[in-house]
Amino acid sequence: MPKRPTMKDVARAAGVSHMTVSRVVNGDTGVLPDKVSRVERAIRKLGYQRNDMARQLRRQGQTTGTIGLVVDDVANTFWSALARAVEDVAMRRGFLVLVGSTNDDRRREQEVVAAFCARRVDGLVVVPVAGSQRFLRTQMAMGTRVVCVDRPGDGLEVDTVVVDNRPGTRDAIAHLIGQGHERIGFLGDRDDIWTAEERYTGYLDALGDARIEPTPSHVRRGVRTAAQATEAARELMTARHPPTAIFTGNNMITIGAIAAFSQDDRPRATALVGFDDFPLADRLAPPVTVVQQDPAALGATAAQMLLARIEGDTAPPRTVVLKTRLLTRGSGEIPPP
Amino acid sequence: MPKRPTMKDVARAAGVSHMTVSRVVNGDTGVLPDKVSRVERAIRKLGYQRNDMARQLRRQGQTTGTIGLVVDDVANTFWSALARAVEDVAMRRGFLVLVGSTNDDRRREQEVVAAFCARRVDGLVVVPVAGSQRFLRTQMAMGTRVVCVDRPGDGLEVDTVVVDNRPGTRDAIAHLIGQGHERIGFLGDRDDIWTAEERYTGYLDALGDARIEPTPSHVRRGVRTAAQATEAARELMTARHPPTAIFTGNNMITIGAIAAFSQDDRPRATALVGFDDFPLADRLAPPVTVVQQDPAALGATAAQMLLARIEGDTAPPRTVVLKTRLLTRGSGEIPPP
DNA sequence: TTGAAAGCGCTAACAG
DNA sequence: CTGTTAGCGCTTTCAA
Repeated sequence: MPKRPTMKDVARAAGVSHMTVSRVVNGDTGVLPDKVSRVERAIRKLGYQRNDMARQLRRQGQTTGTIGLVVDDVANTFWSALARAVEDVAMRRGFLVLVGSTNDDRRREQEVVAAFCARRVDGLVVVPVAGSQRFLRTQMAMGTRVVCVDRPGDGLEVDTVVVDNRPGTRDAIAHLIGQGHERIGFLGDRDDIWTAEERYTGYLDALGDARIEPTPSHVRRGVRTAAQATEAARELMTARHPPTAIFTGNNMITIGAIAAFSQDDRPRATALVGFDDFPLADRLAPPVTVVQQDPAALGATAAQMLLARIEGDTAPPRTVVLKTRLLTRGSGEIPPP
Repeated sequence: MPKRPTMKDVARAAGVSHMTVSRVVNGDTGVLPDKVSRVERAIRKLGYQRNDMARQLRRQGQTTGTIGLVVDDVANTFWSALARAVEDVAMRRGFLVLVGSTNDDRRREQEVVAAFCARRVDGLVVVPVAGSQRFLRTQMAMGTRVVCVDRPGDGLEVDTVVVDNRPGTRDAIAHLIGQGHERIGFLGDRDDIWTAEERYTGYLDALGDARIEPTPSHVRRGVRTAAQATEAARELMTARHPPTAIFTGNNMITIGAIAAFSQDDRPRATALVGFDDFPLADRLAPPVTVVQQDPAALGATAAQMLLARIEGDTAPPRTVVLKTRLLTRGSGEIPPP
């Protein structure tokens, strides 16, 4: 393993002190042009590149120019769109992004956060896993800035960016009710996930508004994979009193449920509205009506808030609620039989 | 900004030397149990966490426990699946992953690589942008390991993981020809991107095998966005002598082309085969026949090779070619009129 | 304008 | 088993 040249090596090659090299490398004024060019030549010749690790060590209280992004699963389009937005905002401001997926597992979340903090990231954009984020407070107390995105952190007073899950879902369910549906199924994620709970509450809100008694057998919560969603949707639709419409609580569940629809050999009569837009939703037959949210806007907003904090913003924590939009495409406009 | 406690602070609180703290923190054997517990208590009390930046600085020649992943665009499902696989392999071995998107822009690639190397990443998994990767050689010469994935690096002798683009495409086109198609269109990415070139060559191979003269007007290369793909597909299909089948060179182009198909008011008679599988391809009408490749396998293989290098593997550079598979789903089995 | 000295937080290499 | 010393590569500070 070849040793990388240091400032000392450059200094020796250029016949100056390593301090002069430091000044040139950092673009300080007040170095004779003659020496500047000698140093620059030596840098090119040796292929010298400043060691940012060592740099940050000495420049304490300064930023390390790195932030951490902790999401559920970067492979999911929703989170990867969010990640890309965070990356773009960060890069534009000279920050690098460490990415970690948690699979909504608390242990892994703690491991990822600990590893990031050991590298002294300046801040974290976190999609909090269910459960307490108390351990994040320790890190925050030592100067790591934290912004929560998509869900608020439990027991955490920090900047937060979410969407209007509850009213968004309520409107979607109301839309179904407005078309005559009364038996509306609900497929949701694990109920300890904040967004899942909010959406379920929005579902109940809308039923309550219309004085419809909720039917427990029409509700499946804790759906974690597309396969489980397929299975759950099939169960609902083949029950004795099947719902005439189904609401699916996130993009993965929607996609899973769609598989059940096509496998079903009875004519498709069940209406479908899903939370989250997804690629090709408008190309399916029928096109899928969704509650659309903008993951890129979530990510960009969170990253901007985090960088503002890192750069000294000390205002009280804010919560930004982004709007969702009901995109009616067809699947949610199927009337009850 | 509160100061983080250091080993010295812990040492003072525990009444030992900071070396003893270091030994406890690193799980060294040979510290009296009594002192261990005193140190551990002090660590918990102060919320101490080792500064890995400082640690790596001293432990020279050792790893920094960080690798960089440089992809085209993490928001694309293909790259995000690859990223997730890299992350999983890295995390399992105690490595963190910095992620950067290049948008296939050379300048940005260089910026990202430089920033990663300044942080002294141990290695890079790179999806090389078109053009020379000469600048990577400089970094490699200083000990940064590099593995190329999806495309080989130009002028770079490094471990490489790719798929059999050319034969994969050749077989797909042969499949269309086998069903009687003779006028087959081709929609591809920028021709300076290796995979695009390989696939185009595979297309020509298959035509040559069948002694079909290529029709230049049936070929559109340099397609960079889904919208451009839609436009290009529409142009092909509305030309005077339209192709009876179209091959699309990546998932984004396939999705864009599908939009043109649905907008087309003539009955859909054009066959379609795309490179890359994508979510819901099997739910469209008709389901889309694709040349399937496994981005997670690409990422996992590349990450494993990189970590092996970091851990001392000095064997000559290898190139791994993963197999693609033609998934016949319907859209590629539409016969010519 | 330049350089020498000190030290960031940590670990390697000794000494006790 | 434990502590002391030195030094990683860099920047801060201060003197020349």
